[in-house]
Amino acid sequence: MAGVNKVILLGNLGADPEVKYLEGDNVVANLRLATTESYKDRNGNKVEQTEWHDLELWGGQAKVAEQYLKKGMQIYVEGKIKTDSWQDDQGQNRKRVRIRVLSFTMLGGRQDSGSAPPAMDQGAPQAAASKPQPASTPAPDLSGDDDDLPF
Amino acid sequence: MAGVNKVILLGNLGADPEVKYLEGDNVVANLRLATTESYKDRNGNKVEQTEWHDLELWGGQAKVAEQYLKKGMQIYVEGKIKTDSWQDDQGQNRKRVRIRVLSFTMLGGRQDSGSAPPAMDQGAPQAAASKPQPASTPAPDLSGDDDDLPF
Amino acid sequence: MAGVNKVILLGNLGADPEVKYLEGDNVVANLRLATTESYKDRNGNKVEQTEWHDLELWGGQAKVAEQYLKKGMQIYVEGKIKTDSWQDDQGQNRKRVRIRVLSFTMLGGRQDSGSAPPAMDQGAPQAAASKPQPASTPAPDLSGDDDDLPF
Amino acid sequence: MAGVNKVILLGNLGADPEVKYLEGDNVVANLRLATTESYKDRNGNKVEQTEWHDLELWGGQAKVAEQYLKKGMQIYVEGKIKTDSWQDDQGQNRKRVRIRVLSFTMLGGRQDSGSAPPAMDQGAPQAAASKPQPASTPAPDLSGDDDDLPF
DNA sequence: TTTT
DNA sequence: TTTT
Repeated sequence: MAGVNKVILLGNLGADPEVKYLEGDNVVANLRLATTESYKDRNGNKVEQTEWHDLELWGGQAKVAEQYLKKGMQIYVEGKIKTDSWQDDQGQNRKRVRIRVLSFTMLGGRQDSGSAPPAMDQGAPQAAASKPQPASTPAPDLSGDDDDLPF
Repeated sequence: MAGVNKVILLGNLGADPEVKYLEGDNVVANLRLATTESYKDRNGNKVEQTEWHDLELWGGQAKVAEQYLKKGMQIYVEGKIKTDSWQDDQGQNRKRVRIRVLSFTMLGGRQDSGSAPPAMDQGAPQAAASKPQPASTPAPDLSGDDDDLPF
Repeated sequence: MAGVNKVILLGNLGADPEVKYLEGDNVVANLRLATTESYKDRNGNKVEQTEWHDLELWGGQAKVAEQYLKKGMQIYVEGKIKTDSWQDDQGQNRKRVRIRVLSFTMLGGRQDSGSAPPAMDQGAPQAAASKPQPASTPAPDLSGDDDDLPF
Repeated sequence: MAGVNKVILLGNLGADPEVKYLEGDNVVANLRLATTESYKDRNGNKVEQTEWHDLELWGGQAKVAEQYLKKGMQIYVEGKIKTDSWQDDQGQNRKRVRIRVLSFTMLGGRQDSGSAPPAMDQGAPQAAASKPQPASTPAPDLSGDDDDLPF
């Protein structure tokens, strides 16, 4: 009943988005996001530790990602953990964990640009999942087909 | 631009919800929520500290709150900080901070009940703001008028 | 640089904690946590979806978990995503995702009890990772060995 | 008991930090942070809404803020809501809400620079409250006096 | 004004 | 008072 499954990430993209257009007008984008933390070990040496996350975006969000996100960019992400399970060739149970992105925001102003798309000023920097909540994570002009999400 | 303003609270209600039905079929519920933390001070004495939060819910959520939430209950809340500003009688600038609730969940199973409403088992315990995101914070059978929110 | 990797979960334990005492006075507890969301599909039928999470707690937290957490209990958890990678027998790259718990709180008052430990009233319900931040996630009387965490 | 009071903000600083050195070697920094959301109203017009937050940082964090944060910078913040209450001259109850910052991160790479301090690459961009949790929100070389916080 |  |  009534659980909470929430992930908040802030990091840098390890590659450009991989976007697939599926049957039924669906779109999915996959991203690799690195979150790095650094701390001092007991000897006072600085240690960096990077965690890589597999992100999955659907519908209109996937399209925004395809259009604006690039390798190296810093983004803020909210989503939830999703585990896919299957059996591999040897009949072994396998699973794979992904972050299903519910909203994301590009950070840092002009860290990439060059050809800063005017469309970005019209809402693209912040994208929210289907049926945007008017007052919280408003989405741009996206008429995503998110209702068709196969989750 | 593209900011994040997110609040996560888990605590107990200090009173029953106060609900107002407004013109235009709008409903608002106000809640008082206590979040308590306890720690040991430098003398090893346990100290409890309670913070009181003013919560505000609109539309279908307000109705769910009115129906199910009671003084003493423990709830989990997601929302955002909202500040109202005005001038008082002396022309002084005043402001008041509220948490605009975007979703909440009742916790702890049967901590109140007595007449545990069957509806509760059918989705009421978790309520989300207007236009529920299908895969994240699904709302019950609420046809809220959240589009009319005057925020 | 300077990333964020944060997980917030609220759900029920699928089993009692599995606790291992390691060399060097270290303790680790593993938990299975279910977060369930329910929504209506496009036909209006209610669908429930449960995600299972592997939680990992270390040191004093593991001990608190061992002592107080039981199958079925509802808990709130904050932590971060951690991926372990290794090669399996066939030389295949494998990985496994866990949630490294940084703090947790037991919910719901007396939903289990039976032999409600008096100690629970003295701080155990809320446990934080090593070196508790005095004002935020205060831990009980735990002198955990968290400094020895092999992360 | 055992509550959660958590705030996550991502926005831009409206001014340079205001830092005060107090007796007993304490330091406090106050920041004004703007979080902006934009959405389309029912007529399809884009609306921007900015919320201003009063942030409060103590000890080593305040010093990091003083040294590195500047008006206009984009930062990510975690903290908690704190309300101060008092009586004003007319004997009226007044209160003021602040965000007590527990950790923050500077965003966006080189949005200020000019004299990008080398120290920034050595840990300053991410600062955590007293007694840093080794694996989660590691702090720089700060030996803050956070134990003396009057919270 | 809640809860433990 | 920030940012886009």
